[in-house]
Amino acid sequence: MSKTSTLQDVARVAGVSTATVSRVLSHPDMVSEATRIRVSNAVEVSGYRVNRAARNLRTQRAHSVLVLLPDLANPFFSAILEGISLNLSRKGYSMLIASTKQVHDSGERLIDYLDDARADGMIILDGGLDAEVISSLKVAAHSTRILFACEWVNETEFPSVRSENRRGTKAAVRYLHDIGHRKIGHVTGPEGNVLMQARKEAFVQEIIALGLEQQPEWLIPGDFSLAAGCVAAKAWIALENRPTAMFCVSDQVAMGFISEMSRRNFKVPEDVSVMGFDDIDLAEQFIPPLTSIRQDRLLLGQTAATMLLERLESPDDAGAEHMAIIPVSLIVRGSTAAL
Amino acid sequence: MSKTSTLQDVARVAGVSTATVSRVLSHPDMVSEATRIRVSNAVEVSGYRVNRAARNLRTQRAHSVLVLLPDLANPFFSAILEGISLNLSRKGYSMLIASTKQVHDSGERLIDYLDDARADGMIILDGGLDAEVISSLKVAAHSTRILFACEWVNETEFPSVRSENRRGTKAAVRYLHDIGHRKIGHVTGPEGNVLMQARKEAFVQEIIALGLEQQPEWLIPGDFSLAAGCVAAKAWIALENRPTAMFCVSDQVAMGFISEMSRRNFKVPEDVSVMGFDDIDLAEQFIPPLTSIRQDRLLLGQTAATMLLERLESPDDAGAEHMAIIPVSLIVRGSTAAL
DNA sequence: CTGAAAGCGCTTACAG
DNA sequence: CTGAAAGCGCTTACAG
Repeated sequence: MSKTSTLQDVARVAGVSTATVSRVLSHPDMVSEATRIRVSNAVEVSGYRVNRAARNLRTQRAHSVLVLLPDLANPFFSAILEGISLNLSRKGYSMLIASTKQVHDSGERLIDYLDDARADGMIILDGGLDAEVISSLKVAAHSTRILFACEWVNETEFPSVRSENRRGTKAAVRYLHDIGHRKIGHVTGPEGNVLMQARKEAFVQEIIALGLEQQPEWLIPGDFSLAAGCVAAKAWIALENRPTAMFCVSDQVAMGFISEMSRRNFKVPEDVSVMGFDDIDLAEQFIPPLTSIRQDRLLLGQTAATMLLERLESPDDAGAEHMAIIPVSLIVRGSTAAL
Repeated sequence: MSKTSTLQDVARVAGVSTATVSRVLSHPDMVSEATRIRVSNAVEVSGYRVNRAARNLRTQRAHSVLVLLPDLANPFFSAILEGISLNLSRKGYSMLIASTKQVHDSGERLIDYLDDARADGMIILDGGLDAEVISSLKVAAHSTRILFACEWVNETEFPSVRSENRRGTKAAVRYLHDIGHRKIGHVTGPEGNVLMQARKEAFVQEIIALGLEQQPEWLIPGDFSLAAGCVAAKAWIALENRPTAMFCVSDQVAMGFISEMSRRNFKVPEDVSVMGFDDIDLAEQFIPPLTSIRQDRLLLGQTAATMLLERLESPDDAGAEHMAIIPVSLIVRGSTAAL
């Protein structure tokens, strides 16, 4: 028991060649039933486990996928990871995790994960990679091995999976309009982020489409953090002409916003309706419960994994999906009220 | 550029044997300076990257560690993962992630990660594993390859890293006592969980040590979820003789508790002081900001990674640390008030 | 200090 | 249907 048995050991026990044992394990239909049974028993009694390093070397596949996060400590990603992991493990793949920050700080290069055969492909959840890093990923040999999920990179050909950011944003604005709001503001995300960009554009388009009042100072700059929400709340308070409803680029921002409002003795939704985007777990439990646009993060993760594996397994399939869009839905709760 | 170059290629360019190239990469001091420089240049120009599968097969090491979570979607673990990943990558190890639920559902066996050479060791963040799984992990060959972090398993010899659960709990009770509370309740965690057990015991001990009133119904059963906090709040409301302060087993529970109180028009901390445990990111932004016991999750993760690698690299070192305890600290915020 | 050679444990054409 | 043999790309005693 001190050492795992090898194919050799199993072959000896079963009285066949290692080739046959390997076939029983990987291509059972190539083997006669009698042999299959005998070998299976031998595998059983010897407690044989395939050695992945050997298989990987021989097959030239790592049987694992790297997931790159901007920041491991961000809880937004956990459900996405769950979805990715689920569909990877169904196909016998392992999930490696790294964060952009750490890869960068350690002086590693992202592309090394592919080049040194640690991973067959990667799912990138960070749209904010350096142009330099992006271009290193563009090398032809890698183009089918990389997929962006949730975020993406403009002006590149990488396939991606994302939520309906625009439709969700427009649904948010329309909902606020429908319940009577005519002065609607927006706390935006970090400058240059593709999500913030998509949502901001869709926001402005819908405001125009509905013929609502526009004020430059109603677009309050922020990022995706709680702190940004607090700062935005102070900005709202300082306004002469205040919006009656604020659409925040994320739930975290909305929570920060509401939190600061409460500290300053303003009431949500009485003094201002506030809504977020994402519908993170805590949104429902927040005080007041947060109206939000729900992203199906589990499905997004599952879709990303499945798409990447399909591309890895048939790299030449020109018909492979290049983009998947995951539906979002409006979740109405207590942080917004009719005017 | 279509194919990564191998040691062979580099050796040809540098005019040396593959053995020498390998030495320059792994044991540079075994090689003359002239050769080292020549080989390094060859490595450079050929863009050589070591093939991990080959190295792993040859060295009989996976150079990766599996981190097992109870549930990928639980944000509590993200900072711990960050710490683990940080110290693993510093030593050239990759981090694999799996969740107990998925491993179980997929019919995989946890031990396979070790047996099939996918990982050299594992860090387990789930103290609630089946007895059957635990015993499969106890096989002598694996005892130095497994480490529990955050949670642990009673009556086993596995090394572990954990926070000061008892000291933190006692500090919480003492603080509530110091600001004037004499009737203190506790929302406990899931039955059988080691953390909930440790905290509950310490809670009762400190209540006794301070000579405070004890009522069985002031120990309100829960788990670690928001929902449990809501249920506990209803239980508190239903009490004839209500505690003036509640110590909750986690921040999530405390937030659920406060959330439900607010819905029922009770005020925190005016009607009851509430505190949590963990000090998750959101604690500070909650309304009211949550008094809590801070766990240093980053340090906990880093310590876990470092301890495991030490044990992996010197399996016979009887003097290796078997347990590490990470300090906690009391963070006072607005959800508790003097009586 | 350096090289020739063996071998880690698999998988897969190839031949029978 | 099955086996002998080559080889994936490394590392490391061993010999010089």
